[in-house]
Amino acid sequence: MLNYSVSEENYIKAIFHLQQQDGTVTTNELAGELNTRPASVTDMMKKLKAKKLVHYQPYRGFRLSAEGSKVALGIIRRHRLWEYFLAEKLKFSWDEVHAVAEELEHVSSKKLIEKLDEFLGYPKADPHGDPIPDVNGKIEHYSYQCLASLPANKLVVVSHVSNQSNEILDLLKHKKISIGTKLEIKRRFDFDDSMEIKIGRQPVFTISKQVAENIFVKIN
Amino acid sequence: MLNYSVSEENYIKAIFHLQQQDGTVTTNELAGELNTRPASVTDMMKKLKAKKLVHYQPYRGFRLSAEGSKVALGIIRRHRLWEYFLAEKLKFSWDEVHAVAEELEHVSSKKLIEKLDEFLGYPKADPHGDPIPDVNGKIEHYSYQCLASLPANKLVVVSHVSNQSNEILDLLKHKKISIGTKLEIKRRFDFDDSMEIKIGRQPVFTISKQVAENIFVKIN
DNA sequence: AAATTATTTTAGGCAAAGCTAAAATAATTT
DNA sequence: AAATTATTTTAGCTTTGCCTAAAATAATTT
Ligand SMILES: [Mn+2]
Ligand SMILES: [Mn+2]
Ligand SMILES: [Mn+2]
Ligand SMILES: [Mn+2]
Repeated sequence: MLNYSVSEENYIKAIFHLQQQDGTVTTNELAGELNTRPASVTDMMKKLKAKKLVHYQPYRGFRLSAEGSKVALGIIRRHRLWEYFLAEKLKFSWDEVHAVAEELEHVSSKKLIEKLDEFLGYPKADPHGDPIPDVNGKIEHYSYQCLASLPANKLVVVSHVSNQSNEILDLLKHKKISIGTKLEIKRRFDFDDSMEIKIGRQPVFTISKQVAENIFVKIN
Repeated sequence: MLNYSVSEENYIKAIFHLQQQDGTVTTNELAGELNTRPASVTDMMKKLKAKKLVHYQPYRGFRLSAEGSKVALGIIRRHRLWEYFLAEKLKFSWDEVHAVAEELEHVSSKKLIEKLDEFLGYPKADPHGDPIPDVNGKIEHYSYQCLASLPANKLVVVSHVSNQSNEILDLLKHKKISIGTKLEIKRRFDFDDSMEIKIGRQPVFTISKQVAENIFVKIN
């Protein structure tokens, strides 16, 4: 497998994430995502097309080729393994891991990543609950349910948080909710869709609709 | 403290190492060290001079400024901490750590390095026995003695190996010599300056002059 | 002290990755 | 169906870091 520049890798990864939603990605979308200019995106798409990493016809948008997806999954694997390392071993807080992993993901030693994976005990998910692709780029897609969509009297395990901002981290930290936390939905209020939640034997507390919409859970 | 490009950092670090011996570094020396062309070195020296990281007068060679040395020690700190991590935690062999650390050293998060240092237990030396600068760039200079220069009947501890090639690693691994190994010099032969060495209760074995010249030890 | 050789610098270019402004194309209104 | 607006691409320029070949300077021989 060839080696790609930091810039190429950042583009490839961004396309991968954007096309999860939309299927096909537009020039403006990608420029927005990467804080760059549409003209720069067009330049890079020509290059990635020449390298057969994207399918691209002028004005028609683009998506990763099979090869491009494989490359993307490699980058995502590195990113998430480093995030796990930073959180688990170096005790970085949840919102700090991403920026550093954004740099570490580009260190291109196959052996490094395999040894790191082994050292970490082959973790399945990063600190945000996102699954870590295996050596072959295979990724497990769990079907999580959004906490906001569940009725009262359910016992669930927090598995993923879709918003990764400082602000939600701050709130979740305060409420002592993190990946793996077991929650019990005690009540739902139709007025504002807020819910009352219990963790273990601790007193019940309330979370808003906005929070519940960002928490994804496995039902126990 | 400002941020420097990967290229700038590689130049700064190379100058630091070269000037340890010579005091002042020449264009050709640095080009040789970095596998680049003299013309490229001149270009970079102009830039580093403009940034006040080197003292440089055309045709007169160059050396790091105080600020340049501080930057260099920061890079060396990162490099050696990563080498320690790779060897100690990921079980990389001695000759593999350098290449990977050469990339990792450029990841520029202050917090990452301080947390890593803490996680590793504030190691004093990298796997090759080279001292790791502290947060302030302070580096301990031990006065090691070259094994080749010592008489018979000395008990010593291997502290540094000056040659970091695959070949010497292979030999030392086979002879079970590594940093921290306690050696006893049993005999020296004037004919070829080879020496007979004992490790613990294992049988005596011989090392050549060339090997002994690359091993540096503390006398016990 | 010249002449020769070695080293270093300058001049001029190239590729990667970004930018702005203008042109081309597509999508949406009227 | 035009006209207008939005999106995308092209053209042309910039910076960084590298290169080769030629010119300048320094060091060494003769
Ligand atoms: Mn990145
Ligand atoms: Mn993540
Ligand atoms: Mn390096
Ligand atoms: Mn080392």
